[in-house]
Amino acid sequence: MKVTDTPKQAGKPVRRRVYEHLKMEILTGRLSPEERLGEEHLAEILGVSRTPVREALHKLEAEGLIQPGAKRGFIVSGDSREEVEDRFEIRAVLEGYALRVISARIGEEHLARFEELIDRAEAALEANRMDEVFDLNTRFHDTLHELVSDRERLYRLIVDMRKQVLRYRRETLQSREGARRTLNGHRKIVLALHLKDPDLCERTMREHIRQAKEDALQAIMG
Amino acid sequence: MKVTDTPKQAGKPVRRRVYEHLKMEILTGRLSPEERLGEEHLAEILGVSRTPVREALHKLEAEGLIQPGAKRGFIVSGDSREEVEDRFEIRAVLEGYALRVISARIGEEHLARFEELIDRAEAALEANRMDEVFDLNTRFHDTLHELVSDRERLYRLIVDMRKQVLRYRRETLQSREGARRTLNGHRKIVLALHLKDPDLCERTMREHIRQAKEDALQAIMG
DNA sequence: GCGGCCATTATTGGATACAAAAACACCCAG
DNA sequence: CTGGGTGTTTTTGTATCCAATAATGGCCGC
Repeated sequence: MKVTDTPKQAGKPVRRRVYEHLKMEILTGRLSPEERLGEEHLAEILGVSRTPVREALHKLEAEGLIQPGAKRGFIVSGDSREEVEDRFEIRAVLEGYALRVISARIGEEHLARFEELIDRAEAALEANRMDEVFDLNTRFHDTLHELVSDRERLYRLIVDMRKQVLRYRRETLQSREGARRTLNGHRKIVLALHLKDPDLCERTMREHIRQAKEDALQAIMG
Repeated sequence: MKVTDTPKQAGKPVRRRVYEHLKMEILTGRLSPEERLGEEHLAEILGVSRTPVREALHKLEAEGLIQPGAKRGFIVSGDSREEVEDRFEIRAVLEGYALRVISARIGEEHLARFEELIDRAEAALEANRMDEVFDLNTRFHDTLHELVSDRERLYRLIVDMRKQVLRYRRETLQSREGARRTLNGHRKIVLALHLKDPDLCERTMREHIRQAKEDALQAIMG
């Protein structure tokens, strides 16, 4: 289980490998909010010393993925309904604003690119290749947000928040209806961009992400 | 210069003291974006070992207050016009949304409290006690945001962003016109809350913070 | 048998030591 | 004088060690 086992990670600083490893474990849900994350324990499992583990844990804490536990050590931040809602709402607000900004600077060539992504996702949906749908949808948002990568802090916040809800999205999009709704949302977004109406853009994106929130809540809870 | 010199800080973990110390130095501008922040160097100055210094630096990096420098070590993140604008814009968006949320849950007793804070600030302004004005304005926002402290992530983001622009605010509010505008903004906010109009609340807060942005830009640049 | 208190133990925080990597400076060849 | 390469120095990364502190469990008095 040594974190150095995967060859592609060789060379990178240990702390980073530990960090990425833990992050993945958390985001994919392999590490549940119940487990206590002890430095020594983790260090042993991963075959490294406590130092890089500590730094990784602190970084994860700063990102809000883990919290100081009731006793000692850390625990994975919960997914209470409130937590999940909070994260999606923040996404809605930030990405809504981002789309407003984007609407002011986007050109036809980009719009065409977005439409292509949606078309391909739609095709994949017809063919029932859900993984591809998921992938294309992710790329849709990624490409969109690239357009505000010069607004460093805004960009980082958005990327961060999206990662934090990743684990909830995957399940949602497995369902055809969920995927359908998502694609419709994307169509509306592109339309709003076409119209270059900032207010409409912001509203549309908010609605889109709120829809995603509802789907996610459905999937997780009952 | 040992960080332990200030008696009030005794007892707290060293890493935290180092962190807060550095943060203060940065936010107040005593640490300029030119200086290289070397671990050993800082450790020596503060009279502690490198370990807590590193952790503090990593945390500051996560918050975006410092960045990896061109050579080694860190440097304080710059305040280019774009950086400053970016931060204020994010504040505007987040706090605008927060006010929307607040408008749905606030009661008369709170509103009265806010009006009192504004009245006192206005009095202080007449008496030319600018420090007090600054203080009361800060408390206005603090008290406001307390109302969404249950929305953990949102709350943390807001508090963080506000701290990051603190250094720009102080100067602004020294000018009577700036303080005047700020107070007017606060009045409008309370009014919007009274009306319990979510859209208006969000818009008003955005405008308020954008005004603050303009003032700050004036103060810093030419 | 129950609750509070102290001893014990597990776990984290901080300092130090050592290894690796990056920046630097110097020298030599062209 | 310039560019490349190598040895030196500085700085960062990781491991280990010791100290402080919080959790645990047992003991005693009630």
